[in-house]
Parts: sequence; structure tokens; C-alpha cells
Amino acid sequence: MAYWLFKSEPDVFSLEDLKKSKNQTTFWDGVRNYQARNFLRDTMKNGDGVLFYHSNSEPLAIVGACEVVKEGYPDFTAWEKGHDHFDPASTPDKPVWYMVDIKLKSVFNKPVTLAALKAEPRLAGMQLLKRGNRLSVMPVTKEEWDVIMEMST
DNA sequence: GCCAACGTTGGC
DNA sequence: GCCAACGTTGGC
Repeated sequence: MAYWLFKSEPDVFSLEDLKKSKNQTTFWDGVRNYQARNFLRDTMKNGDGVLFYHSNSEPLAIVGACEVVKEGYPDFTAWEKGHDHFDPASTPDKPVWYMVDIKLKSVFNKPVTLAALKAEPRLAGMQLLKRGNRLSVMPVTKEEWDVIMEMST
């Protein structure tokens, strides 16, 4: 079992949106970065934990936890003409981009803000905090996961 | 295969 | 709204 962090701009898709989704489950479409794609396609397994992070908003924070409920499969929004995530390089025969399904597990009582993450010495190595980090899907260690869970209650 | 130009991300 | 950091593109 592995752990991950997904970024989302709440103006586009927030944890509240996930909460309101059918079965509180959604497909994580729109990842158009190869490194993140590889995580989605090759590494993520059912039951993996996912931290849900709100970027580009106030407050910047991890706001909840989810679980992978469907492993990597082609992101079909890539071949929907006119879709925001359309990419002519990807086709049903030769998909380039992949996604997983995640299901809401918990909405944090206390969102763990970016400032709080930075202030926690045990999280000094977190990839999210590294300078210039722009990955929207990234791994989290079990230790980091546990600390964040503790901070969220 | 190099690298400059460009577009995007995302915190501030 | 700014701008640093980074990935991608495309000319050579």
C-alpha cells in the first residue's frame, strides 16, 4: 500500500465537489505530465491513500483523504474534441494519458495548511514543499501520511 | 542532441 | 498580478 498527494484547484474541482459526486467517487482526468502519468498508470494500486490538496486558493491546504478505487486506465477526455483536456496525440488505440478513480474517505476536521506543513520538522523532506515543485500527482511516504493524519484531527 | 523560446503552474 | 521554476517544443 502506497500513499499519494493530488493537487486540485478548488475552483475547478474541490473536495466539496467530490463529496457531492456519485458514490463520492470521481475519475482523476486531465493529468498531462509524463511523470505524473506514470504514477497513475503504473504505480498506483487499489486501496492506496490519497491526500487531497487545494492549490491556487485560500487556504492552501490538504483538506481530506481519499482512496484509489480503480487502477490506471486511459483518460478518455484526451480524445474528446473540444474538451479542455483534448490532446490529439492520444487515441483510444494508443492512449497517452491515464487516470485512476478515487473515492472520498474523510474530510479533515482541521485542514492541514501549507504553512502548517512547512512548520512541521518531520515533513521537511516532503516533495510538495520542494522548491519549484509542479507535479500535480506525487508520492507521499507512510511517515508523512501519518504525521498529516495526526495534524488533521 | 542542444538549447532558446514559450506556456503553465502555483505560491506570494 | 507578478514572477520563479519547470516541462515542452521546435529550429538548427
